Amino acid sequence: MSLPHAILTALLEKPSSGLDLTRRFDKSIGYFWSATHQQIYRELGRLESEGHIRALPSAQPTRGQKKSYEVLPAGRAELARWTAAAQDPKPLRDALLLRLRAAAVVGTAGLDADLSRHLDLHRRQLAEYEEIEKRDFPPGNDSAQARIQHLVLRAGIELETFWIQWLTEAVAELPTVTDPEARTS
Amino acid sequence: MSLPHAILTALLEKPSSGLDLTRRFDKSIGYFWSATHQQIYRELGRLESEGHIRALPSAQPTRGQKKSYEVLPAGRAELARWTAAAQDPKPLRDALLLRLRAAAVVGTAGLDADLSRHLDLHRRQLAEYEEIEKRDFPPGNDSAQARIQHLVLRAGIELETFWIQWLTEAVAELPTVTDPEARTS
DNA sequence: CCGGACATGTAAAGAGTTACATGATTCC
DNA sequence: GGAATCATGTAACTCTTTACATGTCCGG
Repeated sequence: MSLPHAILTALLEKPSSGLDLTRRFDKSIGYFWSATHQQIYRELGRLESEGHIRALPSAQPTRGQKKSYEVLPAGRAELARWTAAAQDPKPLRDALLLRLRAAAVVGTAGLDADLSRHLDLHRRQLAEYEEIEKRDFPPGNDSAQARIQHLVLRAGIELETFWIQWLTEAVAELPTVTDPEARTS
Repeated sequence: MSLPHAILTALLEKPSSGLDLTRRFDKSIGYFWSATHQQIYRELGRLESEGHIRALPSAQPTRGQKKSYEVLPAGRAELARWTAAAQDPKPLRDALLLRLRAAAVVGTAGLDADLSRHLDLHRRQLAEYEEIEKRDFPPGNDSAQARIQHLVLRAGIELETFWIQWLTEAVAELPTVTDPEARTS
């Protein structure tokens, strides 16, 4: 139930068309809630029919024509409601940890290469976040909005930092492991 | 595409019935790949029809009767293939971060209570993990399997530690923020 | 006027969630 | 023999992903 609220947030920050939103979901909002253009168009249709957003009157409604949306008061109220409502955290779901657990049973052959690849990807992501931090959050600006947004970005930075550290450890530890295949089968 | 492999891993560790698996997915494997009993039964049916697992011959096949499964060589091979195959990490998806971003636009009213609640939940989870670590990974045991399993558990511990630290910071920072509602609307 | 980029959409399949249904066993 | 519990399963729905379809605009 988060995608509509992600879109409302994005539209409040700046009224946009479907494609604009898609591009913004490739970065920014997408760093912690990704969505494809198919999801976005469908959700825009729903939000409009519910009276949470409306198309800006300027554009024509035909296909292939750009159509921008803005948030209506009802949409803003719904977003505020959702933001304040209690929600349980979702349990962790990570395929890499699962693969490691599987590797403990069927052997680690081939896994280390992908661990190294993930390590590299996380290093790139961290570099990107740090670039953004340097650009958008120079010391001194501590408006309310900037502080919250910086807090969110720091979560991303610290999570990537964790993965880099953990994967480094994992890569160092894995190759020395003897393949259990020989013993268990 | 991870659930069948989670089940294969669990069954290799120990042949089980659907309900046994459901219980094990409430802890252990479920700490990083959760599943409900409905998903598990459906997937057991699929895995059996594909020849990856089979019901242990002992039990009768009627409804309400316990039925245990074991992994066949084809299932083990499939699991080994999947474990070694390259997979891209899934982008972060976290509703709490999204809510914070929304709060930067519509105001933080009500959010701090839920942040505190999450903080408490993560503290409990960390305590549970540390209990497991103390019980299952006493210093000295460094078999191949134990080292990999410990590595996975440490990921959980460090992730919870991160959230506790970050949420503590967030809770400390939020209440001092002025509500943007007054300015932006 | 045609090919490519831009822009909005539809269709179908896969994965996960929620609610409900049914049979067997056990305990009183 | 009735209620509670154990155990397996169905059905319907939502969310996400992948592939495809259609229309517009612009440069050559």
